[in-house]
Formats: sequence, structure tokens, C-alpha cells
Amino acid sequence: MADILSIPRTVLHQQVGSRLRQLVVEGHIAPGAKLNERALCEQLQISRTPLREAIKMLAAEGLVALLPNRGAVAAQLSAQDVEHTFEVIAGLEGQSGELAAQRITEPELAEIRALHYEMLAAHTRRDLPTYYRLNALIHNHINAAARNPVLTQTYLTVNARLQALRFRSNFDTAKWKRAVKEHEKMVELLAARDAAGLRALLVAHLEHKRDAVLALMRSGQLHTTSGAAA
Amino acid sequence: MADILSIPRTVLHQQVGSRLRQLVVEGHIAPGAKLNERALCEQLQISRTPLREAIKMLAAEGLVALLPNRGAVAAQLSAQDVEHTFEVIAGLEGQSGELAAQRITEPELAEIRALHYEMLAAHTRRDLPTYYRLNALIHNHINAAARNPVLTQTYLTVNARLQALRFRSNFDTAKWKRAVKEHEKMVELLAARDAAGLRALLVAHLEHKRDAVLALMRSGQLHTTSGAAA
DNA sequence: GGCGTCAGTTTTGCATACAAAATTCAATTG
DNA sequence: CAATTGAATTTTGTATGCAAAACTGACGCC
Repeated sequence: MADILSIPRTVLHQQVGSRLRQLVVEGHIAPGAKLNERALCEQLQISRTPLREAIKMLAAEGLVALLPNRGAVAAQLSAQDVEHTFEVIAGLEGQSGELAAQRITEPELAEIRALHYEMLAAHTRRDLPTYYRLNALIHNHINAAARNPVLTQTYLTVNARLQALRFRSNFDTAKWKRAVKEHEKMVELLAARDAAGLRALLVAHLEHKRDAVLALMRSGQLHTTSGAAA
Repeated sequence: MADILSIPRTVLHQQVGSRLRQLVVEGHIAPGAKLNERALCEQLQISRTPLREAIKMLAAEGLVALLPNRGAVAAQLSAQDVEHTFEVIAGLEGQSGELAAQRITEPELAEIRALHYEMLAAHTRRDLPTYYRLNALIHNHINAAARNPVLTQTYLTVNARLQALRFRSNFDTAKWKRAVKEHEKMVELLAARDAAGLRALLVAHLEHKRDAVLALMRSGQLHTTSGAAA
């Protein structure tokens, strides 16, 4: 093994934390499912101590819930929880856009524009995976342009709770078109440095997303991808 | 001991977490200070396992920083960190006010009004501790009126990082008067259900607070109350 | 037949033991 | 005398052991 070359310069509980976070966020541990310590220890080839430390971190992030003397379960959001979480996300992303409009540089704007065109291409090709990837990337770039690491961190933490829902929704052509239009407007507002406008647009954008997710939840169509990819 | 009567229905790492959080937030563990595991174990009369689990939780909350193989230190905010954190807090509290103005009930409003008058009394008496207590209480009530537990939780977590600064600033009579005036306006806007107005006011309020704290930081006057009360 | 009870098993929570990294500090060397 | 090296000590990171709580399932009781 290239143990000497590949610097494993990180502590075990951090690695385990990242891996566990991934398992929960990607739904390989389904919402509501128990986190069995012994099973996870064997799977990850570690002892219980770093595993338990990692679980406590995820609990503080709101990704798992701790049941006294009964271990931890992956967080399961009620419809109300989803509403509340989207409300907060909308506020954070709105602020992110507001600040980005004030602080973005020309090169950053150019990059976002480029990503936007790539996204249009993906949309035209009906290439959903690429579309999602670029979509997330654009939002990350806007977030970065806001130049506030605390905001970014807070956003990522709260948003992670929603990721487990994996709402592969926007197949609906009409909704997809509207989302693309909203993105087009985003770039315009960024270019015009219209902070208030971009905030309003992002908040509205999130409200649409929230409604779509809630509709899916209510119709029971939300597939939590429990155990999709190995 | 009344061990049988007093139901200690909670797990140790949670209790330790609360206690540690208090120690950091109240500055008994000063910003930048190391968290020595052995010392804390003796002080809290516990073993290292629940202590370390608690430390990991605080790390996820951003109250302590983990240094690989070198343990944990209480978070220390640079002037930039303070700016960023206030920026996020302003957004969260602004949103909180916006939602509260839309959702507050008459009894809730009456209670806030009552607290406001108590605060005026404390101001008149120059009773700073009571003033601070009531001030925080009013903000908590506004937060509660927003009816969004995720928002409340997020706010509390981010705000805790600032608490360690313990900015006992507003002694300045002029600033104190302005703060009181802003609070007066808050109650008015709440009563008028002016969501946008309250948001704007709260954001401005936080900007003033931020400026005061930054001025104190720059002048080096910020006492971190390291080891104040036993 | 449904329900409660109780022993056996599993699982969690805490303590302790062991290993590795970092810190300390004194002796040595340039 | 300053700097550096290296052994002793401390401290952190991980594994394991032990006790208590929760779960399981079979049996008996109503």
C-alpha cells in the first residue's frame, strides 16, 4: 500500500464523520433508520469510539437524532420540518444572493455565466444529472461570491438536512422551464448588481422548490433512495 | 442523596455538553484556551469518553476548534469572523422579525410590550444587568413568535459563538438611548404587523451592535471575562 | 386468543487500557 | 551563549472491557 505516499493526515473520527454524513445525505442510510454501532464498526473497519464521536457531530448538525439509551437514527423530516427548513434556507440563500450582487467580481460573474450556458445545454439535451450538478455548482458560486464563510457554512449545514430527501422532482417540463427562466433572471440580476432583486428572486425560487417537495411528500412519491447505489 | 426521586433522565455526554457550552459561552474557558481533557475530566468527575463526545458536539456547533492530535481550543474570532457572524445573525434575526410580524398573536405581543416596559424601567434605573436580561428575553420572544424551530435553533447556534465575547459595551449613554429607541420602534412595528419594517430595523440594530463590538475589539477593550465568576 | 411477564440476548453508555503523537526540558554541540 | 537534538513526560487518539438499559421471544395467565 502507498501508505507512505498518500498522507492520511487526518483523524479517524473526522474521516468517519465525512463518510457517515455522506451515507445519511445520500440516503444510503434512510431517514428514520437506526445507526447500529456494531454494524457500522464492521462496515467501516473501526472501533466504536471514533464512530460514536462522529455520530455526536452529525447529531449537532441535525443530520441524526439521538435517542437516550437507544442510539441514533437518521433524521426524518415531517412536512412541517421541511417547511421550516426551506424557510431558513430561503433566508440564507436570499442573503447570499443579496451579498453576492454587491460583492461579485467580473471574473466570478463570467464563470457563473459560463456555467449557466452549460446548464442551458444540459437542459436542451434533457440531461438531468448534468443539469443538477451545474445547478448546484451555480448556487455554490453565488454563495462563494457573497464572501462570508460563516454564511456558507451555515447554509451547507442546514441544507444538508434537505439533501437526504433527494427530491429528483423537476422532471415536469413546465416546472423545469420555469426553473431555467429563474436562473436566467439570476444571472441578469447579478450582472446588474441588483441585490434586492436577486434576494427576492432566490426567495421565490426556494418557495417554488419547497412547494414542489411538499407536493411530492404529500403524494408519497418522495423516494429516499435507500440503498440505491452500493 | 435523592437519586431515586430526582430523575437524572439524560445521558452524560449531553449534560457534559451543556456544561462545557456554558463554560465556553460564559468565557470561563477563554477564547483560544486549550481544553485539557484530563483537567476537565477531574473537574467534571467523568471519564474521557463522554467528555470527548461532548467536545465533538461543540466543535460541530463552531464553539471550539479541533486541532488534529493537539486537542481542542475554545473558538477565537478574528475581527473578520465577528463581521461575518454578525452579518449572518442580522439576516437570521431580520427574518425572525419579518415572520414574527406576520405570525404574532395578541397575547404574545402583550407580553413583549410588558417586557419592553420593564426594560424601560431598568434603563431609567441604569440597572444594566436587568436591562441585558430583558433585552435578550424580548429577542427570544420575537424569535418564538416567528414559529420556526429551525430558525430559532440556527440562530441560537450561531449567536452562541458571539456570546463568548460578552460585549458589555452599551454603557455609552448616547448608544444606550438609541438602542432603547430602536426597541420602542420594534414594538410599534410588531403591533402594526409591518414585516418589512421590522426586518429592516432589526438588521440595522444588529449593524449598530456589530460596529460597537468591532470598535471595542479594535481598541482592545473587549474583556473576555476569563475566569470572572467562579 | 390476547396480554403480560420474565429470562436470554443484544445494544448502548461509560470507564479504562494501550498506542502514537506532541510537548518539555535538559544536555550537548557549534 | 544560542540552537538543536533526543529522551522523558504529557496528552491525544483508538480499542476494548464492563455494566445497565432495551429488545426479543417464549411461556403462562386471564
